[in-house]
Amino acid sequence: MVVQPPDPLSAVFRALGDPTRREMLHRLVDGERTVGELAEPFRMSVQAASKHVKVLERAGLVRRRVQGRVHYCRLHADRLAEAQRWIAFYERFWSGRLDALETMFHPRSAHPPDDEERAP
Amino acid sequence: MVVQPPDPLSAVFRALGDPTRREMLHRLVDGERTVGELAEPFRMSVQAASKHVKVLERAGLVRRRVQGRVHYCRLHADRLAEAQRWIAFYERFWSGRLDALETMFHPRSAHPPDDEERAP
DNA sequence: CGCATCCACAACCATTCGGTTGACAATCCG
DNA sequence: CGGATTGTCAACCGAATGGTTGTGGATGCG
Repeated sequence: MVVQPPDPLSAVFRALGDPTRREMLHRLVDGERTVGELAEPFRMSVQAASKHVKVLERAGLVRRRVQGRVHYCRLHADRLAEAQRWIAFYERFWSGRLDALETMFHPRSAHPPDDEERAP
Repeated sequence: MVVQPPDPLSAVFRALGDPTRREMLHRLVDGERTVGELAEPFRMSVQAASKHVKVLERAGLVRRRVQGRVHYCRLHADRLAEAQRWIAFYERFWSGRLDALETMFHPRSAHPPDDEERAP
C-alpha cells in the first residue's frame, strides 16, 4: 500500500525466503555461472529462473557481468553479513549456544542492528 | 502453484522479510508482550498486527501463552539459529571479516546447512 | 548471410501478502 | 446482568509474487 522503497534488509530476507533462490546462491559458491546454468537444475522456464536471478540481484546478493550474449553471475555476500549481524543480536536467546567462549568474540551491541529507522 | 508445504527455513526468512515483524521480534527481547502491546506502536489495526504475530508464530519465532483473554507472546529464537547457520556458510565470501581469529571458533562444515533436500 | 543460442521484456494468470472493516467469542469487572 | 476489553475469524481489496507463453534483440558461428 504505502509503496515505500523496501529497505535493504527486507529485500535480503525476502530473497532468501525462496528455496530456489537459496539453491542458486549455493551454486554460486564455486564461481561464476551464467543465467542459463543457474536455471538448468530447476523444472521451470529460463524466464522464471531469470526472474529469480533478478530478485537476488536487486537484493544485492548477486552481481552480473555481461559478456557477449551470456550474463555471468557471481555471489556478492556482503549483504548476507548485514543479515547475519541482525540475527546475531538474538544469539543470547536461542538455546543451543555452542560454547560460552564464543560470546567473547561476538561483542554484541546494546541495540539490534540498524533497522526500522524509517518509522518516525 | 505447487502448493507444497513451505520448508521451515523459508518460513523463517519470509517472516523476517517484513520490518513490522522484525520490530515485533525486537520488542520481545525483554520479555513477554501481549498481542495488543505488540500492535500498539504501529499505525495499523489490531487485526493486521495479529496477522503478523501469527506469521511469526507459524515460522516458529514466537510462542503464545493464552491466559484469560490476553495472549502473551514470547520470543523463541531457536529457529533463528538455523537461519544464522545457513547464512554463516557464506561467511568466507563476504569481505568485512571481523578478524581471522573468529574462524577458529566457527568451524564450518563442507556443505551448507541442510536445505533444498526436498528436490531429489 | 543465415541460423541457433542466450537472455530480457511484456503480457497474462493464479496465489499470496498486507492491509482494511465488520462481527463475534470469551473474559474481566462494575 | 451488562458493558468494556482482548483478540480471532471472515470477507474483501489492491499490490506483489511466482509461474507461464510469446516475442524479439544481441551475439556467436557455420
